[in-house]
Amino acid sequence: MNFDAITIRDIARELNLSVSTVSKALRDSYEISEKTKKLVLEYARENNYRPNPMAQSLKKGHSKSIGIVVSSIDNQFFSQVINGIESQAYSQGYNVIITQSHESYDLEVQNVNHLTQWAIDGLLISLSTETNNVEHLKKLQDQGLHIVFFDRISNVIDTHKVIVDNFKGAYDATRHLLDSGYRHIAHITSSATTSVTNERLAGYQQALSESGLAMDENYIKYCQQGALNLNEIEQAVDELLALAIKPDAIFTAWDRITTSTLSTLHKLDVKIPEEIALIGFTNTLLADILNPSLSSVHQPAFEIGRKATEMLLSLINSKRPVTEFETIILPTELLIRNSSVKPVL
Amino acid sequence: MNFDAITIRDIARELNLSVSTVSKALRDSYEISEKTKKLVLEYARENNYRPNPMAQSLKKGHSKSIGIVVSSIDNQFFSQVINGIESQAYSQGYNVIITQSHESYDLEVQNVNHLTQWAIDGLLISLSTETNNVEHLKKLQDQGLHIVFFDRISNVIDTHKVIVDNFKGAYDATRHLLDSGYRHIAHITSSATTSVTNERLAGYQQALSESGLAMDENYIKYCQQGALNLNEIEQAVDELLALAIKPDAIFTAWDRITTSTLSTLHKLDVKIPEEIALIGFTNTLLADILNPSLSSVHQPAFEIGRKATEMLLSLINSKRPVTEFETIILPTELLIRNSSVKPVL
DNA sequence: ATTTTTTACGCAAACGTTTGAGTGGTTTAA
DNA sequence: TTAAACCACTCAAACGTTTGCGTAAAAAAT
Repeated sequence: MNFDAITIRDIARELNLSVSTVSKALRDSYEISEKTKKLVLEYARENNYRPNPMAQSLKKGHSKSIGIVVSSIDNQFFSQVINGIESQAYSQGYNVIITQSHESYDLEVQNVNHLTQWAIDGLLISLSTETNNVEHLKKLQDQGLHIVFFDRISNVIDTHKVIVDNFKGAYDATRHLLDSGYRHIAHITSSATTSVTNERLAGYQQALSESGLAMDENYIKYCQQGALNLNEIEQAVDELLALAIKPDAIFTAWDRITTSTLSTLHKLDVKIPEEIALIGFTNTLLADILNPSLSSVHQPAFEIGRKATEMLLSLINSKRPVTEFETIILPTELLIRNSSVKPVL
Repeated sequence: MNFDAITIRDIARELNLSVSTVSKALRDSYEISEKTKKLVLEYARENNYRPNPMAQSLKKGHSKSIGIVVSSIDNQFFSQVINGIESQAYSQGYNVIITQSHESYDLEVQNVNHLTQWAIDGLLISLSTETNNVEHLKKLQDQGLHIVFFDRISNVIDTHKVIVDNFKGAYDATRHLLDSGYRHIAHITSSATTSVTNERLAGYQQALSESGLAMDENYIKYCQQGALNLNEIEQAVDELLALAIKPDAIFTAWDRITTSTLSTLHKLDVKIPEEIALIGFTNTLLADILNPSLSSVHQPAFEIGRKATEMLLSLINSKRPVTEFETIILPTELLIRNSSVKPVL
């Protein structure tokens, strides 16, 4: 309930005005005299009147709030993105509703439905790994919902998108490993249905082939559940270690996969980087103090969130239907630490 | 906007019934015949009618949603708590709205106000470090808002609370350091206005005095902004290292302070645990793979969230006003890793 | 002095629900 | 056979706003 019980009706009664006069005074309508406006405003302030957002949304059909769907807030990348979203949204008077899909398609659908019912004015979403069908979003977009994708985007939906240069990020990381003398570079990534996975895979592949190395499918592990399931990562690492020619380096494509791989290597007592080097996408603030310090491809997460929100709000506030959409590609940053530097012999 | 445009009115028109009949049929009222109910339900399902939550909330005065205020979701402890909250809330048909105070009193007040305007049925809150006045919450409670505190609680508000045994957690950690032979144990904590700080401080102190050691205020550093400000931690560590008798161990009281301290010690090239041992409260999943692996006091974060939500929902669903409140104290877990084991000479 | 315009406000419908009170028609009891 | 009971449904007000339209009174124009 709204506990600050005073309504526009109370004000009207108290001031001997009609409800509509009060409403219009509050909204600074030209129909109302300055004197009355002053009177109403003052009374409202003194009794700290707050308009009921439910009633307003119901009436106006929009809510000044935007919905967010991410796989998990328990992930530095996404929580940083969310901070970027919040900063931009709040500055324009919008509030945000955060939901988690936990990498589940069903939960994603459920969250999106829930959000639209709560009359969000726009949606910011990074798809779950499980999602390979975006009909639920397409339908909503057709009905007029503004959507902006970030991170894990869909190619079949035409709208604004904010991503990083996944190809280059992956290329740089792989290049770095190659330049450091590693030759058997494995790749642990997530579901092949995800945009991010493919772009990073391509960057990895390009770096390899530029060095005249063929890509070996045995060296690539797809962990469908990605962040969720540690067992999956453990199995992937086990399989890699069981290969005839063990990899001498691993490039991991996702935040959670990177740290989980490090964990797993620890458990197996694999020396890093002596036995196996490691570099991966991650935004963890702890990269410097991991053992060993973790080389990483870092994404400008806050900026992603900020930018995506800026674009979403521009869609929402646009007078005329927008048909020209833009995909913003932000640069990643290669942060070389100890986990990928070949030990001096 | 609600994009699934069909309303109860549409159903009524289509089925030649009155709006109220449809509404009652949907809510399975005894006033409606089975035949009509079936008819309505079927039509509603086929055209996937979803009630407009705004309208429902407006009418019923409650929203089936609960608000959360934490300092930052970018903190494993809180994101784990939130997962616990979600699991319990969803299972009972409630949804959650997450907000961050970023350790700011003003933001906390703003978030709480915002949430209540959105007709939340209850509030789950962990106070910001800056907060030393809970009038804003007291007032809301008096007006009928159900509040459950967790983690950082207020003693002046009488309601359900869920915390861990902070005293024992701190005591255990300090005891462990003492048992390991450390004698000059420093303590880095947050604002002294916070419940958690004082309880942990007391545990630390108790362990020291049981070992016949006096507490030395020089060894205790209060970082007002706690998690927020890395500089503050760096300064605290600098000051500790500048003491005539340098500490040989540090016990850190908060999640973010713990990892920040480790970071700082790294930067200063302090060997852990050789020069200084470290143990602290933290729920990071990366404790095992930090350098060195980080001894920690671990909190059952998921369970805290689950339990707090359970209590909040019981308040919300209680027929009669509740006057007997309970404080649940969950145990912490001491996880000893390498950062606190005295190296064998 | 009359008409026109402007000003400042009120009325009432609408947003999508819920719910108590009312109402014909059928069944049951006397 | 009539009154009482019940059934299945409709009416209309309400939740707190917003907004197009209507309208007295005052001001301006003729």
